[in-house]
Amino acid sequence: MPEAAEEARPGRANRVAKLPPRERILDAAEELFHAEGIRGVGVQAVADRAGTTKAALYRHFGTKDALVAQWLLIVAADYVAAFDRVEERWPDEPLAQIRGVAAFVVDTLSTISHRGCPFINSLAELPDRDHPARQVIEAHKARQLRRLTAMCAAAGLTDPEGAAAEITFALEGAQVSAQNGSVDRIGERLVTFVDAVLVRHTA
Amino acid sequence: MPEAAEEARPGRANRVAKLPPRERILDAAEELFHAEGIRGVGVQAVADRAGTTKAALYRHFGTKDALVAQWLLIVAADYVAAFDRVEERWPDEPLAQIRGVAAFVVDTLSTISHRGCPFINSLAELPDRDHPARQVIEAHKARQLRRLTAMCAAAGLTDPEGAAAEITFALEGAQVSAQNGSVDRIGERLVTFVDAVLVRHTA
DNA sequence: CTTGCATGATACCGATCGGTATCATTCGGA
DNA sequence: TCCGAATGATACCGATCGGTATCATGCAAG
Repeated sequence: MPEAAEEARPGRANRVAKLPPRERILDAAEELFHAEGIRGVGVQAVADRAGTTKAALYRHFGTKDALVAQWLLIVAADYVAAFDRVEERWPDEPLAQIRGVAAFVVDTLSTISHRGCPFINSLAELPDRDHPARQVIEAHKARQLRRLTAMCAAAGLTDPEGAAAEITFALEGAQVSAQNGSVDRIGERLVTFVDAVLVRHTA
Repeated sequence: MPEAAEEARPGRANRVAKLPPRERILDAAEELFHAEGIRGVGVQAVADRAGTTKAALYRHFGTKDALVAQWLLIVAADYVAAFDRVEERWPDEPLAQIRGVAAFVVDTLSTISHRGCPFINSLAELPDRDHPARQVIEAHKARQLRRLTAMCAAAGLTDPEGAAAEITFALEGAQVSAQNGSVDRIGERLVTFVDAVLVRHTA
C-alpha cells in the first residue's frame, strides 16, 4: 500500500503534497508569514516548508516581496468571499449582512489565534510605502470600507459613512485586542458593540 | 560664538547632542524602531543615529532585544503619564477623565503619522512569546485596561468591564485605521464613538 | 597630577539574508 | 516515442545581521 505514506504527516500536509509547486509555496508562505512574521521568515524556510527549492520559488515569483503581495491577495480574496456569502445568504437584508460580516470576523479571531490580522501585521512590517504588498493592503481596506458603507446605506442608516467607519474601528480593534489577549470574551463584546452602532444610527 | 553650532541640525538633534550615550541610544531607538520597524533596523544604524558605537550600545543594554524592551518601557511610561494627567486635571470627574484619555490618543494619531501604535506594531514583529519586550507590552495593556475599567466604575457605568473593553476596541481600532489611512476624520469619529459608549452604559 | 573608568573607533566573528547560476531528472503532450 | 519545459538539488554570491574583542582617547574624581 504505497499511498498509505500520504498519512504520514497529519492535517494540511497530505492535502498539499501533490499540488503544483506554486500552490505549495503559497500555502507554506501563508502559514509561515502569519506565524513568524514576514521579516522573520526566509525564502529558504518557505521553500523547505513547501517541499521545494528556492530556485522554484524565484521562478514563480521573482522576488520575496512579490510573494508577500501574492499571499496577501489570497487573504484578501477570503474576505471578498465572506462579503459575497453574507450578501447571498441575506439578500435585501443589509442589517443581517452587516451582522454576518461581524460574525465572520469573530470566527477569524479564533483561527488567527494570538497572531493577529495578516493585514495589520504586514502593515507594521512593511514601512516602505512603495512595497508591492502595500497596494494590496490599501485596496483591500478600501474595498471593505466601501462594501460596508454600501450595506449601511442600504439599511437606511443615518450617516452610512460614519457607521461604517465605527464598525471598522470595532472590527480592527477586536483583532488587535484578541492578539494581545488583554480583553476576554471578545467575540460577544464585538457583536454587542456592532449592534449598538446599528441601533444608534437608526432613525 | 561656538555654541551657535548647536543649531546646526534642527529639531530634536541639538537637544540630544550632549546627553549621555545611554539616553542618546534610547532616543535613536525610539525614532528608528518606530519609523522602520524593529526588525528593519540594525544595531549599527541605532548606534550611528545616536552618534555612538555598537560597543557602547552593547555595554549599556547587552542585547538588541533588551534595548527593544527598554524602548517600549519608555513608550509605556508616556501612557502612564497621560493617565496621571487626566486624573489630576479632572479629579472626581471620571467621565471627563475617560474623554481626556480618548483625546490623548487622538493627539497621538497625528504624532505617529501613518506608522501606527508602537505596541501593536511590536506585537506583529515579535511573535516569540518569550521575548522580553512582550512582558512590557502585556503589562502595559493590562494596566491601561485596569485604569480604564476603574474610571468606568467610578463613573457609575453599568458593566464597567464591558465599557472599558469597548473603549479599548475603539482606541486600538482608531490607531490601526489611522495607520492604513482608509478612514478619514478619525479623531472626531473616535470621540463621537467613545461618547456613545459612555451614554449607552449610563443607567 | 595621576589614576581609573567610560567612551569612541575599528576590526572581526559566524550565521543568515535575498537572489542567481548550473545541471540532472522527470514528466506530459505532440 | 521523443522532445521540451518544468522541476529539484546544490553551490555560490555579496551584503548585512547580532554580537565580541581590542585599544587608544578623554574626562572626572581622588
